[in-house]
Parts: sequence; structure tokens; C-alpha cells
Amino acid sequence: MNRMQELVDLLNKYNYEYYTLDAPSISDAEYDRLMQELIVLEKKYPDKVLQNSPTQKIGGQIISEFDKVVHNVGMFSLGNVFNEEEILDFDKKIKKIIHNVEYVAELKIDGMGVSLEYKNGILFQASTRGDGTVGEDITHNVKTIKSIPLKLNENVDIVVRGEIYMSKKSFEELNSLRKESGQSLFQNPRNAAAGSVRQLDSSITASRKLDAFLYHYPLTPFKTHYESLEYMKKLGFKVNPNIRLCKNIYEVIDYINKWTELRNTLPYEIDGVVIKVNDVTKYDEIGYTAKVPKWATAYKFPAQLVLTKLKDIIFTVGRTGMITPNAVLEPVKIMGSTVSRATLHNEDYVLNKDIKIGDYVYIKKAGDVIPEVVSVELNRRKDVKDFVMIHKCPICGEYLTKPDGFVDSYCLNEECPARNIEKLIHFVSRDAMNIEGLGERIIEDFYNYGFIKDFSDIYNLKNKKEELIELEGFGNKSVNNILENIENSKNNSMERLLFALGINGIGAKKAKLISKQFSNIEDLSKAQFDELNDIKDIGPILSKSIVEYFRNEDNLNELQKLKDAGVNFSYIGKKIEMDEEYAGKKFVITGSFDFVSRKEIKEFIENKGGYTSESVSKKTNVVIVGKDPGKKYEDAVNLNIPIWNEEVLKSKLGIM
DNA sequence: GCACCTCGAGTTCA
DNA sequence: CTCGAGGTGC
Repeated sequence: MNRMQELVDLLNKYNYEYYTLDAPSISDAEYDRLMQELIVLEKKYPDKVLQNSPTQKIGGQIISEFDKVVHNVGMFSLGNVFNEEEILDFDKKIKKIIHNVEYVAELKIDGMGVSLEYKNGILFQASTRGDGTVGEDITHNVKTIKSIPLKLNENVDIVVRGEIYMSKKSFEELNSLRKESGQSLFQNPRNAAAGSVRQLDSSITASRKLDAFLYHYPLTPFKTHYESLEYMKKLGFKVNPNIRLCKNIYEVIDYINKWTELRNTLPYEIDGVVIKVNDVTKYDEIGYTAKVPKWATAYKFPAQLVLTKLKDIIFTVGRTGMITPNAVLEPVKIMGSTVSRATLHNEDYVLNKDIKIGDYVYIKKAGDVIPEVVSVELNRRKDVKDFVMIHKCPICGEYLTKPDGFVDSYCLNEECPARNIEKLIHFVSRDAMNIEGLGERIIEDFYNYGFIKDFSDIYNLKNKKEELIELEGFGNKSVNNILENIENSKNNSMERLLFALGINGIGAKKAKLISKQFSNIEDLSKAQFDELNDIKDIGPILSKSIVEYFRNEDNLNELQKLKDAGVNFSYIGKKIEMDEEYAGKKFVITGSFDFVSRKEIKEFIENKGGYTSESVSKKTNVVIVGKDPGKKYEDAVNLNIPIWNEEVLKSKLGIM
């Protein structure tokens, strides 16, 4: 079986050489020949197949769904900068903390983030970024990617992060194949890569020619990021060859200018340049905002702009009565889809941008999704009409109200059909009562046919089953399905119902916060202004909004009807058990803990009425300190704030 | 009274 | 995603 081992080593060596972009020592033809020989051998001795054999990369495993993976080290995203001024600003902020800063500039590959965990040098798990804390297990698919090693050159335990992408060439090939077979086309290589990685059947992923660059070693023992990258190369990871160590920010700007020019010569798509401080030991000191690290940022290339005619401006009415002007555009293709509408937010927005009806305007896609009017091409302006804000609701004709100091106008007519339909759509939406099958169109139809007007009518639809089945496009099966989903929604926890009610200013987050404090809708309906105002993050305006909602006769009647229909009013989930030691107190966590996750500590504190924060101040009550604490630990000592070490925390949590 | 952050509301297309 | 409003903390 020595030959088998020999073949595996040779093939892996070739792969490694190929992807580290040195001249490979064997030819493609030779590679294929060796591969064939290996396959024959492995067929003969199936029980002797080596773990790191390249044949093991060829997929075929089908799973039913993706498992969730908790990232031990959070997978952060980056802040963005869009011009030189912002880059220099980023530099300036860092120089306030460290002098003589060196940067590493890297191409920002336009793909999909991935986290790879190796145990003893063997690929153990690959996962998506997800929300940064919890991702999805995509190990079975990642194993099919040639440039991701199944076995490293050293038997180490390591977690690395990188980007899975599809080359421009593979993308074109894939799309032309899909076109031939009449399948829908991918908009861009990134979507194609993401779509391929999220296949349940890994043989499909294997056929998609994906590639990967690795660029981050979160728990690196090295002093600098650049050294980490060198080490990653040594382990056998494919690291992008165009990474540059920069002595100062001006070298970074040179790098950006160079790649802005050369961007199209690359075989893969990039959407910017990532700038990282090289000195890893300073990361904690430079710190993090709630979302992103302050020691790195992403310069984004300007988005593609498309010029089109703004034919008209129309107005829509939201569930709150808010009036939004909308641009009706001459349809144009931009980044894979045809755009004919774009929001103009409000009157001031239109006036500030000097947009007039009949203008030619530049459109871009914000975040590659939502169309946005960027500016007007004044050189092409002729025969235009001024934008005039309306004063009556376009649907019901009611005079609009513009509260003092507000930018938006509102239709306050409670009977306005547009508002009522939007309210119902909100009620059934995913984060609210989550009634599947009752889409926007169906709600609108049911409303217009007179089947539903108020929320509670939804729960009486079962009495009109025969009439519903008669409707065009409906049958026994679809109606039954909808009715079943409606029944199920009665069991939702309080926060969903509270959010669904659509009280002004109460979104999903605040609904949950409030539900935890009151446990059920009845208690909440009796709450006094002060009681609400005392809750952290609930101020006078929201308190007033809530009190007024529950003072309104119509709302109370409607709630009674929902109650009678059997809709659950109580909060299901861990109730807060107030504990003197925690209630109303501010906790700060620093360092790492191997016996408990940060999230669990946070939950524990919150379940006892306390809350957590990211930075230490005079108002901090307790600082919890784990291994390798950051600056927060020093702050706590300086400010004389009580500290819980790992032992204390363990005893509080009840861990022995 | 201001700076900073978080949240809510509306949003496009396939 | 983008905007404005609301809340908090100085």
C-alpha cells in the first residue's frame, strides 16, 4: 500500500504547488494519470482509502438540512470606507492609539465567508458566517473544494477564516451551461458561489468549480498578521499572492490605486481592499465597536452607476400611515436585475437631491440589492416638472399630517384601506404571527372581498371555508393549509403578538424586551406610563405610545376578540427571575472562558434582571474577567469596580 | 444640548 | 440597505 500513500502525497503536493502559484512540478496530464491510478487502487482496496486522499474531495453526500454551528470565536464583518478621506480618517484614529502603525493590504475577494476548523491537522468542520455567532455546517460541501486542504502539513488544531469564491471563467461556463438547459442564471460569481455552497447534495457543489483564499487566523500566536499569513501558507492553505505589507497608510492608498486599475485583469472578482493593522497584539487595545473591529476596515470600490429616466414620482402609504415618494423609472438592467422603482424616502430627500420629474438620474444598488437614486444628470435636464409633495392621502383622500419637527407626512385616517391592508400584511409577516400561505396578494384580495378587515377576522376565516374554496386560484388543499397555519399561529409567544399589533415604535426587539417584563398582554395593557418609562431603552415617547394604544376602545375590543378566538397572550420562554444581585446592574465581560460562552453569561445575567455592556465606565457594577483579558480589566482595576474572576463566575453559574 | 448607538419602518426583484 | 427617530450618557 506504499504506492497508494505515494500517490496521495504526490497529488496533494501538486495541488498545493498549483494553488500557491509556484510553478507546479508535474503537468496536468501527469496529474490526471496519477489520479486514475489512485482511483483504481482505491477501488481494489476500499478499506485502505486514506483520509487525505484527493478522491475524498469528490462529493456525493446528501444531507437533509444544514446543522447549526456556534463559532467559538465570533466571525465579525468589517466597517466600510469609500474614499481617500475616510481612509485617512481610519488611519488617524488608529494613530491616536499606536504610533508607527504598519498595515497589511489585501484584495477583498467577492465571495462567501467561511470558517475552517482543523483537528490534529485534519479538516474537522467548515461553516458559514451566519450572523457571526451561529453559522451553518457546510463541511460536506467544502470537502469538494480542491484548494481547501483536507490535511495540513502539520498536525495542528487550528481555526482559519477565508473566502470561497468562483472564478470569472467558471462563472461564465456555469451560466452558459444553465442557459442551455433553460435554468435561471446567476447574477454574479458571488451568488453562484454562495448558491453552490448551500447545496444539500455535495456532488452538485463538486461540479461547480469553487475556489478559496484564506486570510485570517483568529487565535494566532504570532505577533503580526503578516506572519500568520506566512504560517498559513506553510500549513498548506491557499493565501492570496497579492497581499502587501505596507509601511504606512500612503502605501495602502498606492495599493488601492494600483488594484483599482488592475481589477479587471484578475481571474476572480474583487469588490475592494481590506486594510488591517499588522500588529495583532494591539487589536484589543484598538478595540471593537458593537459590530466591527476598529483595527481593520474595507475600502469598497464605487458601485456601478446606471443612467435612466425618472418618469414619475408616486406615493405609497405604509401601515403607520407614513407617506413615501417612489421613483417610477424607465426600466434598466443593473447588476443582473431590471429595476423600475426606487424609494425616495421623503420630501426633503427629493428636494435635497434636486430631483424633478422627467430628469435623467443615476441609479445604483445599495449593498447590491436595493436600488437607490444617487444623483441627477443636470446636463440632460429639459422639459421637467417640479416635485410637489401631496397634501391628501393618495388612497383615502384624508388630509395628511406632518408632526412638528418631522420629515415624514402621515395619513392618520384609521379607516384608510391602504393602511389597513398594510397592517394586516404586517400582522401575518414572518417576524410577527408568521402565518405562511397568507401572502401580500392574498391579504389584499381577502380584504377587498370583505373576508377580513381586522386582525381577529383572520381567526374567523375557518367559518368561511366554503366561500374561500370557491375563489379563483384556491382549492380545498390550499385553503386547508392556510387555515392550519392560522390555527398554529394562536400558540405564538407574546412578543410576536405584541409586535404584530403594530403599536407605533414597537418593533420586534422592543416587543421582546417588553414581553419579558410583563409576561402577558393583559398586564401590559394595565401598565402605567412610569412603569414603562422605567424600563431601560423605553423612553417617554414609546411609553406614551403604548399607554395610548391600550386606552383606545377599538384596540381593546379587537384584543378581546383575539383572546376569544384563542390567541395566546402570554410570554413563553424564560421569564426574568429578578435577583437583587443582578437586577438593574451593568456587567462587562472581558477575556475568554472555556467552560461557558459569552452568550450564555449574557443570558444568565439578563434572566436575573441585569444587563451587559461593551465598555467599562463608572456606572459599571461588575467586570467579569476570563483568560487573556483586555483593557477592560485595567479599567476595572483603575475605577475600583468589583471583579469576578473565573472561579467566582463558576460559583455564580453553579458550575463546580 | 450634543454625539453616539440602536431600533423601526419602508424597500426591489425574482 | 437607508433613512430618521428615540434613548442614553456625557
